[in-house]
Amino acid sequence: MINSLRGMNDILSEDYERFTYFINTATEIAQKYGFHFIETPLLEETALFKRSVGESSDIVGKEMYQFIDKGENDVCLRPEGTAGVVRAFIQKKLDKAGGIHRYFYHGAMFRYERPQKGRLRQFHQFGVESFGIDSVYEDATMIMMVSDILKALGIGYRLQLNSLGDINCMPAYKENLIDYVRKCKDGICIDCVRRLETNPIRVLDCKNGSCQELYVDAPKLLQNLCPTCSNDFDTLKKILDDNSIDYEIDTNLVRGLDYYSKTAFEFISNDIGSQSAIAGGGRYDKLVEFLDGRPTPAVGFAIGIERLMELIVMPESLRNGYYIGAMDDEAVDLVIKLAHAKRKTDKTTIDYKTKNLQKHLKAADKINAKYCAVIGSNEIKDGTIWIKNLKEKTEKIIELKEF
RNA sequence: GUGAGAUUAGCUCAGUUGGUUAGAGCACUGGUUUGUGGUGCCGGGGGUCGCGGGUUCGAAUCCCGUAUCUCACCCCA
Repeated sequence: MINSLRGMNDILSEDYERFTYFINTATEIAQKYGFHFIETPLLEETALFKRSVGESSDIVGKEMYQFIDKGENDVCLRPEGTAGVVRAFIQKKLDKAGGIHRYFYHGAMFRYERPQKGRLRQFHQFGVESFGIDSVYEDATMIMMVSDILKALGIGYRLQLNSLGDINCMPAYKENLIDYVRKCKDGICIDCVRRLETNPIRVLDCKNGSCQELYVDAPKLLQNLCPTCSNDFDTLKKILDDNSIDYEIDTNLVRGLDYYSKTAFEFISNDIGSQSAIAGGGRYDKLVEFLDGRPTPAVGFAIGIERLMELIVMPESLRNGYYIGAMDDEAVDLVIKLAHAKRKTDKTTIDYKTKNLQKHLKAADKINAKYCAVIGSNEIKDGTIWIKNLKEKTEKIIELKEF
């Protein structure tokens, strides 16, 4: 027997119900916010991700499904969605067109990681990207949209917020931090030694207690923002306050992708195990020009669909459609004909086997049909059909032509 | 990539110190003699016990390898 690859799941039955329920809910909300659907390829040039996500990140460094195709191109399955959307935005020359462009997407992403709950090698994200607005109001709008989606699905969350600064304040802060950490280098863990080289900000996020003790007096990002970033962050907090969106400031929140600046946020849940982030996003004002486009401010987020599916409680499914069955062999031909006509307007399920009434009622109940319609010898003789409303428990016999 | 635990019927799980044809509930299916479901009664099918080796007279049970899942590290959605 051939099984699916590690970390790659089939989605069917109840999982698929929840999956589409999420997509439909999120799509509806994104459209209400004025966003348009965009589909980009699953396969892209490897260079796209190296330049956008960053070579120092784990995603690019060790988690990409990368290979050389038959035309000798270095390609990989997308590990995240933003880079492809930005590439499309530039390729379609929308950066030069100016104005505001808002997109949402959903689809499979691929990361070669060790799977566990809420972490798969092929997983799905729903994401949103907004181009052309540098106002922090758009950042707030992103957060409101995620919040609306989660609320619509009945999912509780905690929102963590940080500012990563911009080109004016981040580099200087990073140097300060590196200097500070170097001074206590003898006491830090080997992971932090590595982080110092690859992604220094991440040391603040270290879960090692002894490291954290050393970092207590380390310079804090939020206290070293330039006036612009600092004002924007204050404005963002005020907008969220005004709109009753609760948040926590987490000065150690560092997004794993290199392209983020200023606003960074993460929605987390306590109910899905150690992979607690259900949505994450932020501003990436430099990415468009970094990928050879005209400088364009941008902000976006992505939601991890499989992680959310752990939390989604489906609304009670209502009785719907018809079940049609025959109690005599001679009625089967009639039943399939009736079903064919009925399907023009209603969901209709039929059973090709003749059964007694009790079996038909049980079968109709099981598939959650609203009506159970049955033809037996009496009905054949009279040219009628017997129908029971399974919800109201009412029944009637009508002429076949009225069915 | 590192470490730990798990894997028995479609699903959730029992299975005693290694000992006959490996069990239960749910699900599926047939009957209950053609007429009332979601909560009746009686019956039935379905497992090379994840896979491959080894120890043994004998392995679901012990040992080794391997795959997958789960948890932790790492990282992230």
